[in-house]
Amino acid sequence: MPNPSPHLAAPSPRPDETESADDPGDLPPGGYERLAAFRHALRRFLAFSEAAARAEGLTAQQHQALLAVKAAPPGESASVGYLAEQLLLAPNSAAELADRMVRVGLIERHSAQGDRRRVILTLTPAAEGVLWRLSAGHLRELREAAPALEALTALVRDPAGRRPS
Amino acid sequence: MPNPSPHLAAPSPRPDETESADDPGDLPPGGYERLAAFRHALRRFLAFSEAAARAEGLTAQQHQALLAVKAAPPGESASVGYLAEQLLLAPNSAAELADRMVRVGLIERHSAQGDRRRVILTLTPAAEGVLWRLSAGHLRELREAAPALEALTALVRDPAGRRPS
DNA sequence: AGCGACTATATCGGATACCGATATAACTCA
DNA sequence: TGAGTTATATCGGTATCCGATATAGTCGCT
Repeated sequence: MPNPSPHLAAPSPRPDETESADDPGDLPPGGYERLAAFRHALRRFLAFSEAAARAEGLTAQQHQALLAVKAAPPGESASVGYLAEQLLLAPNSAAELADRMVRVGLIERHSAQGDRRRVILTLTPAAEGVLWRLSAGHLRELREAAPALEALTALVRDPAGRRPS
Repeated sequence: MPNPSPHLAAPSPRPDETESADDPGDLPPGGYERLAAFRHALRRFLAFSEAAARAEGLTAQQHQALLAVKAAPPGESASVGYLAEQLLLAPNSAAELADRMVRVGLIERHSAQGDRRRVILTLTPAAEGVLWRLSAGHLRELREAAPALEALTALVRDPAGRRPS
């Protein structure tokens, strides 16, 4: 939100416009705490990932990009547009990201045969090694952290679960 | 302040089945694809969350901050430092975040009685309403998306699961 | 073939939010 | 009381995002 003046709803309780009333009462018990715990776990995982990437000299986005390019389905080779889709970025942002990654030697651009507008991205050998190490580390970490994450997703989904005390 | 250096370098080359070498080859089959799918699902959830926050006139971080402050355990009232811990931010970044949120009327600062260095953050009535709506929407979304997330975490954790093709 | 509409990527300017370094205020304890 | 510590705030710099716009290449229609 670029404008520093959000349309904050008045504290006056608006009877439901949509299906959700402004009535603070029918959130499941501990709903806030569960959501907060879930988001905290997510942030912890993302912080682990970011730290691991930085330890290899990459940003988090560069790591994600390598992974997306590497895991592109065989039918669809990884173009800039594909990268944008996978990373949920605007196409121009994906182009900039690709640019920075080419600059540090992580990927190469190849114009696609058959459609020279498209630019196919491939990992350099260095990137292959980095991505392999990061992936191994992430699988290791997830093998440890996944149970907690699963428990939290289950807890956050279940409206009748016990309080997290 | 991301996590202190994780055990990134291979800790102990076990001749057993735990991989740890820099040798590309012993990632479980489909490892890259599973990690990519997992991260993509994560990004989709985060994108949902960001869109929901923006629809209420907040940034994603502001939403997270409201949630963290609201869900602070009763014993420990939400200070700027607490916010930094929960959001995994540097303390100065948390102070800046709090600043922006005060500026748009989402939170209020109160210096703690007993220790006037600490600044306790509380939600404004407007923020309570916004957070309630966002939380209801997130619980709704998670009730739908959680199974997929759980399946992906399980898949990413299990070294013997079948390929996702 | 020619031309306009469309698609894929790139460039530019501006904005946001982070961090490190540093400053200020308040507390602790000898 | 004064040194050292803790909690928050300020400042400057930077990274990366987006919107608008520019440039190429492709498709389709007559």
